[in-house]
Amino acid sequence: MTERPIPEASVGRLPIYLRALVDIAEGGATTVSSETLAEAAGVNSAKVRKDLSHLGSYGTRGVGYDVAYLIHQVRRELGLTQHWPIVIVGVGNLGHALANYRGFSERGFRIAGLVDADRAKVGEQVGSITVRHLEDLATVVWEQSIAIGVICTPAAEAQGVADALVASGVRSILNFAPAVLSVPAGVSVRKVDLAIELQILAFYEQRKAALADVKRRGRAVADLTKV
Amino acid sequence: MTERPIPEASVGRLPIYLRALVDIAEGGATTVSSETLAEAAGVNSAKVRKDLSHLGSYGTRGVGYDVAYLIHQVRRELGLTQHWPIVIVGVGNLGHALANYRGFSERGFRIAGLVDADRAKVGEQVGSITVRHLEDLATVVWEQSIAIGVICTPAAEAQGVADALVASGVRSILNFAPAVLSVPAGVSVRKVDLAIELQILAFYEQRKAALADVKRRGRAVADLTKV
DNA sequence: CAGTGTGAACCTTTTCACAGCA
DNA sequence: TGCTGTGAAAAGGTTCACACTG
Repeated sequence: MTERPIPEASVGRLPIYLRALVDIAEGGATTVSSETLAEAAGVNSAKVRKDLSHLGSYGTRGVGYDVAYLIHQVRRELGLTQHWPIVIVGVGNLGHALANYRGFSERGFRIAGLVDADRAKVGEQVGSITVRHLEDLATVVWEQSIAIGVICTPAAEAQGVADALVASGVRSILNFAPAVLSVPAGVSVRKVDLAIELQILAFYEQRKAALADVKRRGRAVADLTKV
Repeated sequence: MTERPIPEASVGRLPIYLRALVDIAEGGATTVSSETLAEAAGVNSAKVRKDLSHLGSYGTRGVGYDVAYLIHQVRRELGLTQHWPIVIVGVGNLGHALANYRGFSERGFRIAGLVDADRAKVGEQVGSITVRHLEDLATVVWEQSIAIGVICTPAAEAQGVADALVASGVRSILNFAPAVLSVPAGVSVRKVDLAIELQILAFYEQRKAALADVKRRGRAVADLTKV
């Protein structure tokens, strides 16, 4: 009876379903079909069913899924029955914005520490948290039992901060700095790079422009398809 | 001679290579092997070679790739020979942070407009840009020839803003609001959801904790694999 | 009989491994 | 000789389509 691990792609969608389910629950529905959930999540229904089947058989044939129960199961699967304390390293523009973001607490997280290398920022109060110096990182991590770190420093400092986080015992890192981090096996890193997202959009935007251009010139359809 | 489109997965990595290449160029190297570039980008070398082969045969066997030339080719492919003007809708914490982010201008973008629904914010100066009201969106888009919009509003407002962007002629949207947008065919949307990234980390973090737990209790290896 | 759960088919992406070129 | 470029194999992910059930 070896339980197979949930595919990475499915894990990536569970949070989307969770958010959609919470919306649906707030809308008053007590039951939901894969079709409806799919629409709310922006995917197709077969995917929803397959993804949810990895959690177990929580649906009822001919009816759908019980919304409240499914929310509970997805939360449990994602480990969101607890609130995870997180530390943000780098209290610049982005760090500030994240520290003030109310969405985190609503969705399973609690800012438990703010840290910066700049002594001018140490002591500053952001929300209920006082900014501490980077050299106190290990203490903060230990005091607050922090398992997740968020890097909001410039690229040049990111690797050093990652090393410090790992040395402090943090095993999961969300990296907003535009730099590739190297960490020991067993440490998870996810990266969010705002400029990269825009660059990807630019690629497709440019291609659309090229296509429109070809259309405008009235070339053959055969040519259109190759752009 | 039908040119095939570059696979989506490859497009997603081109910006990463570009960044790595710029770093490498700043380090003084004039030539780079797929192996070295792969390390800098955090992928393996076969992937680098396959991805780059979609742009053409720009490498030299036995030597590697010319750094400057490859940078040029990747920029061209991504459409970064021009600076794209973008508009940010929603000048809250995150919108402010993005408006002040210097990385955009270095990587192919220019904040050309800031817009908010809150009249209290209209007229505020952020950098060199004055915040304008949401109802002026179409004007801003037209005046500045904007093709890319960034949504930094709360979830509830996101769909309305997306509709307004599309109506104004914007065909590419980067959405930071935790909401699924529906847009007409031909409009590209990319989504960045900060809480979702953390939730994915939480899933793996929880799994690591469970695994460590099993280890600590000294269960059989067979049991370990199923967690 | 509406809608889940799931094998099987299909498509995309990654990795391997090596021929071929500077 | 060293490293690119690329077919072919393997892995991973998506979609189809339908048997089955509440």
